[in-house]
Amino acid sequence: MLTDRQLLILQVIIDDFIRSGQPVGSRTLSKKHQIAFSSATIRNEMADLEELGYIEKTHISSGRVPSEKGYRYYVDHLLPPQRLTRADIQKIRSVFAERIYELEKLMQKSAQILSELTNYTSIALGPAFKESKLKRMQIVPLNEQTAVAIVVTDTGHVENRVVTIPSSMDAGDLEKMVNIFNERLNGVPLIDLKEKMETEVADVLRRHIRNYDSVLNTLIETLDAPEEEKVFFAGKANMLNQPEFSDIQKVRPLLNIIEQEKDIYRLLRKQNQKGVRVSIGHENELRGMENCSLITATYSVGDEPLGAIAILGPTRMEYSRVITVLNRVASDLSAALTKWYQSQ
Amino acid sequence: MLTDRQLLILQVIIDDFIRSGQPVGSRTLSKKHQIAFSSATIRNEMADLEELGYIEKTHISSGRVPSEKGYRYYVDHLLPPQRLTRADIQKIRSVFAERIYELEKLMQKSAQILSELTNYTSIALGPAFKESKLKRMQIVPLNEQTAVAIVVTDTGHVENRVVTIPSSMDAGDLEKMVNIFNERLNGVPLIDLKEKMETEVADVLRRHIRNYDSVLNTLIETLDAPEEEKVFFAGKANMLNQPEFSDIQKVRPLLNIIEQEKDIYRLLRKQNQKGVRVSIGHENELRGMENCSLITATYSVGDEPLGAIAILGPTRMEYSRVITVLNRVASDLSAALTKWYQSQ
DNA sequence: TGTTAGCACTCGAACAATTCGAGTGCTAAA
DNA sequence: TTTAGCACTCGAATTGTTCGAGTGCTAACA
Repeated sequence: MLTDRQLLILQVIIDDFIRSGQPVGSRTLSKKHQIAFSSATIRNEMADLEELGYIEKTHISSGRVPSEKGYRYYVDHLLPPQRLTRADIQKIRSVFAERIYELEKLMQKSAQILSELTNYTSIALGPAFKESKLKRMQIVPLNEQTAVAIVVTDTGHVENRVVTIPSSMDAGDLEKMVNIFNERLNGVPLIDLKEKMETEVADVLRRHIRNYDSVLNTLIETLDAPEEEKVFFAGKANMLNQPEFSDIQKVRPLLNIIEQEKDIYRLLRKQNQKGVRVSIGHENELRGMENCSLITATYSVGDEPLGAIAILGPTRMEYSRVITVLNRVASDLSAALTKWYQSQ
Repeated sequence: MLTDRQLLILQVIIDDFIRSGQPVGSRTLSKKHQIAFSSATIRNEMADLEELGYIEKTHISSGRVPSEKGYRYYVDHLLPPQRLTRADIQKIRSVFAERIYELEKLMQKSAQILSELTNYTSIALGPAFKESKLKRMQIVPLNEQTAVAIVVTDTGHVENRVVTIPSSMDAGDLEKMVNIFNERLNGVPLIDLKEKMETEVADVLRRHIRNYDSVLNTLIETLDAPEEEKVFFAGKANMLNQPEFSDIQKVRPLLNIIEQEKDIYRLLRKQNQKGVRVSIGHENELRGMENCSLITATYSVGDEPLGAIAILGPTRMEYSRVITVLNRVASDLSAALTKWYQSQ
């Protein structure tokens, strides 16, 4: 177990390193006003902290740098309290003050404010598409063979897909089919859509429409695999501001991950326990993120976490500020969404 | 006017520099098999070329590097012929071989193949939204105050927007209104939609529906300013592979432009004369692109250019190959789209 | 008159040597 | 237990040196 003095030293080392990016030496440390003992004492303590794995040297006679274990301890136990300025709070609030029309715009704006307030790269994940319920389905024929199938959810989200129509089916049939869908499937969560279509609707269709099955199958297929929901990024280029990424070789894998979007998407989608979570360095599973920390927070409507927002930065990240900002945005976002869903 | 020998030397210098990225000296040049004279002669010629502004020195005793004027001349008059390999042609063809369902996927794939074949950053702009015609309009009420307005175009593109509904209007009115729209506005180009709505439809609406005007205005407004069409990027991180951008300071403004998307969008939208266009270095208006060249090509349906595809790279770009690839992709894309539009 | 060989000169890149400062660990005294 | 002092280490910055690839210029040559 660490002594109080060791904790103090660890905290000051990490705080200083986060601020400066430079290895912290015993003399620098002893000059801090929070620290009352000599550099020699500090050296002894630092030697112990190093042996315990909380800090490291970059080379034999260098100052100390936090290890991942050190950051982990810091994040779990030593975070200095942080308050947002009035201006920050105001900025965040203004994002959510306007009337919401489109969920996607809102998520984009959330990402923007996050990267603006932190100077890191931010990511926002929209509410899982499958959570929402069917409000209306519509099929608009384009020509003899193709039509656009449109699904409107109760959240106002519109999903559409071009589908092929068998030649044996005419416009009348199509209309009948859509009517049956809308009668029977209103309010069904999209996630259950496939099942309901196969069980409840198939029978009715069979009675009214010839050749219903090939279209039905196409529809079921396309609707069951909705486009991956969108991930919204902001401040991608902020990554380049970090001195630890001043070397192109080190940014490239990172930018590749970010450009891909898919991996990040999956990573965030997994995040569904409430609250803030911090992944430091190698705790991240994705290769290329060894020098990064990812901080995620979920937002919810009522009690149910719907999606996540996140900040990606170097392991030497301003954890305290980021977590505070993230919490604030998440809770404002949750509030805005809750209000919005209630009005639906 | 340049002599034949000067042209030859200029071409060889640029070819070599594009390949190697290193300043080209007289001795290196004299060893090339295309060149039959001594390094001293070449030095004299190079001095002339430099005086004329086609090449530059990086420092007083260095080899020569093409100037923007040099690149311009090269692109206009000296491009070495370039043929695509069978494999390349095959790759391009395979992108357009599949049945097209969604325009956006197609554009995304076009961008991908471009960046894959060139190792530069590529950009694809979808057909201008306003070109297409109204196929069907639909309004789906979400609750008392809001509804989703959906517009389907003849190209299968779906545009949607959440709109507010005045409380005095009920579901029946809404339906009537939509019916009137669909009767009267079918086939109207979206660009004319606003006008037609105000002239042709307003009268009819007035006779049938109370309070039609506030909704109508909202609709007109939202539909008249459709979301900016999407720009598709691919290979953003390829920028980092270029040695001229190995310095973070030089990439940052560039990545910022790319991240913004808006400026690039405008730039490409302006491009509506047929064929390939090359902008070299300072010919680009955007700040941050001084070290870049942008090569754009338009694709068309029938005779009308609809959109553009482009490659963004360093001024030291493989112009010949890029232009060839771009031409090929543009023409295959045009063919695919033409076929597709005809089937609509 | 155009071409080329030769030569002195320039400059950047690469490398080694040097210095400087911030850091360390250890020891002995307070 | 703390701290002053000291020898030692190492990276970063600075300086000097060498090397090679380049240039421009001049004079001789075809």
